[in-house]
Amino acid sequence: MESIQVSIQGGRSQAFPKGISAKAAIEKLKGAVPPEVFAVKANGVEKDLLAPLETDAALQPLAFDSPEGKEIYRHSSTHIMAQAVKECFPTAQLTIGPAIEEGFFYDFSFDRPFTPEDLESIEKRAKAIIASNLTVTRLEMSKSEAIEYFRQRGEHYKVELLEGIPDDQVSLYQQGEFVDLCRGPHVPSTGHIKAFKILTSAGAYWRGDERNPMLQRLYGTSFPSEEALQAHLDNLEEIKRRDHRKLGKDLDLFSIQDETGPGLILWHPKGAQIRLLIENFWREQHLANQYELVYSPHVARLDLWKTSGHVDFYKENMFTPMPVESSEYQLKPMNCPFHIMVYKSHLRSYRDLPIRYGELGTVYRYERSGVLHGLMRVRGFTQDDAHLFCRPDQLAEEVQKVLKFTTFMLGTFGFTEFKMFLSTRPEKAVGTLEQWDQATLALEAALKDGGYPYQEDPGEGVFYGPKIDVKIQDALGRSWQCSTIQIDFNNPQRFGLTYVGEDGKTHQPIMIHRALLGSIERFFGILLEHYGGAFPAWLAPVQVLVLPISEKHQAYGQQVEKKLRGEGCRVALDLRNEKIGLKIREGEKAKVPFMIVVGDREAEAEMVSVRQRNGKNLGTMSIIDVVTLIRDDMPEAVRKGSFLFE
RNA sequence: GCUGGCGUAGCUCAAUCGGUAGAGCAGCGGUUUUGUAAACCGCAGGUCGGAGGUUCGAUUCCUCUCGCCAGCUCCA
Repeated sequence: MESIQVSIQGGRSQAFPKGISAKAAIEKLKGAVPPEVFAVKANGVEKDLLAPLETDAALQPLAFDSPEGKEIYRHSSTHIMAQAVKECFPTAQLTIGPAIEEGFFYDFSFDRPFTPEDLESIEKRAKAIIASNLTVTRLEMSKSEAIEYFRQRGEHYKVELLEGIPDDQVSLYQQGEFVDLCRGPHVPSTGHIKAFKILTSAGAYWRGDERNPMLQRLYGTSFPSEEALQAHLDNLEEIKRRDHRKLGKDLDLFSIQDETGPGLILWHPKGAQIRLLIENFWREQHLANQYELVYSPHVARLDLWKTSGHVDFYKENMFTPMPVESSEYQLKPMNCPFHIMVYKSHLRSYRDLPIRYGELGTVYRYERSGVLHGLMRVRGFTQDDAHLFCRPDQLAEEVQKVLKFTTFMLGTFGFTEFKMFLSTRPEKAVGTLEQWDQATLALEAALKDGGYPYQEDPGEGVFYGPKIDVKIQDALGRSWQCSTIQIDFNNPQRFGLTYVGEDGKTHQPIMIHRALLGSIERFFGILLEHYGGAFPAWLAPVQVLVLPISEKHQAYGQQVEKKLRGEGCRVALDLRNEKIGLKIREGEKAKVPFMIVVGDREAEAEMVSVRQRNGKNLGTMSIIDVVTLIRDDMPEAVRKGSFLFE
């Protein structure tokens, strides 16, 4: 019999008869398969434990702790859910059911939405399937056999899927009576799923296309232990608690009201104070880094948007134009044309470049009603926008500076984990291939020179040029896209932008669109959730709350308040006739970083007692000590006022 | 935009199987003069999201509409 060489994770290899299962090989090599292992990678390819090995193989056992293992685990879980649904509701048809980031879903074609009671019975059934520890077996058959098989079972979506598969041979997985078309691999038996939960149901379109029938999607998740599942559920609760819409209301930061219109934000005084601090810091930094700040109007002639191409390429996101006298005006969806017009306002020399125009520019975009979401997705928002006009030889350096600026800005706000994405030429694109190559290379060079790890997103660029997107990770590990750096060779051409070169001839500048925070609204929402409303002192709308113990101490409290205010602190004074316990409770709920209690002892010594947010008593100190306390809490760049990072 | 759920006082939530609604907190008035997460008493507060319909009578049932939530799709 032919033999093959098999090893585990770089260990010594041993000869086995060809066709031995991965499981048997591991048992021979290591004595037993560890209980947490449910699949393997053989020469980098994921396989079932029982898969026969046909060639020499380096095995890597897979458990839940690896990304591949997690996916297999969740994928097997969704099969169990599908089996439970078929058993509870035999008329439901199977469609697709993949693993996702935190769990899995399965879409069913069913004549009505699943109710919460349905979910309960499905979950119960799924748990019974797990308890009975059904063996999961792989079946292979020809495509035509499989089509016939599913047609007989009335699984029309599976038939449609099969018809789209190019291979002649397909695999199916069976557990008990349940069979599903699936590439695999899977756990060897249903009992490997230790903790299983169905979370929600929702509608979803077949193949994600809104013209297709609506399916019923069930979301669920699974973990190797009840504790891990509970931790995940706790995390979901925490996310709910930190929801910026809830915190925004609780802390009285902003509101969105029916009468005003959906997707339009009203910034209340405290929210506005935080926004002002963000904006002030932003402006300071931009001036320090040789940006020039401009302002532009909120509407412009429709013709401007025709020139820019927005009428052709962006119409579905624009508000309807309004007639004004004999022409039409358009509420602005972008800031770029205005900055371009500033550039165009006079002749430019190669010596003037790069030119960097920055603006906190408010734009209005028509978003379909179903996509609006608190501050994260709105119809009117302020971009921290800038447009850089540069020569081709300056492109890479400018991009790199922007990248540095980005990580510096986001870092100051407390975000230190970044993921960068390089998006390349989409199918629908303007510009020559040379231009795309040159620009993409410049972006790549900037990423590499800066030592930023990145992923490529092929075909995800904007129609006018490639881009780099930066995603940040918040305190709960979720990622958010804020920054974007886009190269544009379309607009300089459309608007006929030029500069006079060293050679005396006219040349076309390259334009970079960039936003560091993305939109102030979204960034504010992310910050709010990141800190759970407990902003660091430099951003807190009220930094210190002065709490006199009784009426007797009001005068001293007022003195303390005045002095702190004089030192530039944002301070509030609670003169209400209430007990100190209540005032502290309310200060805590408002998440004020420092509270000062003043009574007889403090008034006499001309000192203050300081209590930090969340109860830590910092003891008695002088008023100036409090000022230092707040100042020490600020990031270096904020304390310095301006910060040149070059 | 689509599917499903929801909309009751400033906030969080009850109740009415069709007979015009109630609590806590917040607010206001008073008592209390207070030492690190809720003192006590009282008062006031609602066209039950909006429009139309059915009915003797609608917050409740029906239709439409606006908005919110989850998801799909899209995105700063």
